[in-house]
Amino acid sequence: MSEDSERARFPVAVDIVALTIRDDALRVVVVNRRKAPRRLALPGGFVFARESLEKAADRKFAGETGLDPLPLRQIRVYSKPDRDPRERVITVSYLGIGHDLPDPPRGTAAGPARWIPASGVLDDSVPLAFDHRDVLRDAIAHLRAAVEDSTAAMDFCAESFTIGELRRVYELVWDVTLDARNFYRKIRNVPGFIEPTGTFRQTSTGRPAQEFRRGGAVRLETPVLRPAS
Amino acid sequence: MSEDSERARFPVAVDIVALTIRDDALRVVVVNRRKAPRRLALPGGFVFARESLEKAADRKFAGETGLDPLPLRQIRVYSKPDRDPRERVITVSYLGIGHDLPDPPRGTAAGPARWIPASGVLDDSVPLAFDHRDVLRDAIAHLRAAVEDSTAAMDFCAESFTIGELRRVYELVWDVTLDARNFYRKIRNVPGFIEPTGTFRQTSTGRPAQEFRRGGAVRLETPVLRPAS
DNA sequence: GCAAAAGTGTTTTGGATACACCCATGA
DNA sequence: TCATGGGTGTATCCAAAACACTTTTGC
Repeated sequence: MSEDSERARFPVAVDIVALTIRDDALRVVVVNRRKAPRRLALPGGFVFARESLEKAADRKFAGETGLDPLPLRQIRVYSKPDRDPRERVITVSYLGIGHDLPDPPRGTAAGPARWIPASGVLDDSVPLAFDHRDVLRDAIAHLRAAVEDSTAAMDFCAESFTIGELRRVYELVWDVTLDARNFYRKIRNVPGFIEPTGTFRQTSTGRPAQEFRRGGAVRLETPVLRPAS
Repeated sequence: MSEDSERARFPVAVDIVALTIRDDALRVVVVNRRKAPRRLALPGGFVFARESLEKAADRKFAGETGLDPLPLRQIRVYSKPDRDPRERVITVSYLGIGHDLPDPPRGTAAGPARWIPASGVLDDSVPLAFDHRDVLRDAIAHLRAAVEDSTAAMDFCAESFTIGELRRVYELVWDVTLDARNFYRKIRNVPGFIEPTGTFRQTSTGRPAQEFRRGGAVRLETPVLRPAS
């Protein structure tokens, strides 16, 4: 039997889990599908013949949300033959993280995109199309592990941020409360994680906070450990 | 523009990184390709129209190595348009782990399969076809992280094993040496990781070792931490 | 007896935790 | 003055690391 004899070709799609923190909540961008199933869905769509999956993800994210491009990282593949009832589709999910991203402009291809709390999707109070709830769940599980030993949490922050802001990121991603004082020291002692800008900023009330920017590290020598509980 | 207008279809393939420990080395199974490029390669091949990727991976692994089926877990997607010079292929990699797997039988479809040390591939002294060195590297990176907080290391062990054998798995996967005495206590204190069978076994010289089997845990509450160094 | 692996006991150390306390600001 | 978040000091706890030591086997 030739290597090619039973080879099949499949439509390949990308789904984008774009996360941000707005109004003190972890939010995901969703679009209103105008075709059946007429539900909220993650942005995504089919890959063109001559583009990479990353390109397709960038294109779909821009086209369906109207937002500026976001660095995307691959999460996993969904390939169950019946996951899209209309036709077999193989989908690769991508995760993007941004700092306090703005409301998507109206009038884009898939209808207005919106930032909705991730918690509402995870607890099923806001149903999404297809298996997009699972896709979001897997992406967030990936994120929860990633912030332990990478600088991913800072992707939620502005270029310049305070340690209190960074702490809030960890609290929202892990859904825990952290001791502010111990977090402060812990973070400052992770080699290469953050470096002070030398400036200070008034966050709300209280003493002005020192501002920091990303350090050189990408991988954290000393992981930031999520509480056991 | 319709959603379907530029939709393309792609050949989708699976590559299998099957690992075992033999002769005190971490080894990966490779096959001799009989078509160009005539190199050693990971087992793998194209997905059929009506089978899942997992099924395709099982089929290819069995067909090309002649070995018994192995539980496979998905690692990642390789989709660079030029990664196969002949044609664009989207490949999903799978990782399988087995205990001291036997030499593959001869005369299978892709020529004899062999277990070769993973180190030789990683340091480029044994070149593989396509980007299979990267695929192996990524799978091993995944494994190194996985053994920290999952029971994946025990997949390299027989149903019944000694703590010394399990320690050797960690040493080979991480390429470190561990203190046997501290490892012993550490492992015995991870809740649900292992449980004693009540039997003893003579491993080589020295005092007979207690035998253990898998405990109920899948996820380790207390991770087994890789040394910093 | 000797080497080698299994298993136990004990000390030290470094990081996580808990929390008292001071600092600097807005209201 | 008070509330609030920023930041420091410090005692406690616990697990990892280091290592001395005993046990049980093969040679």
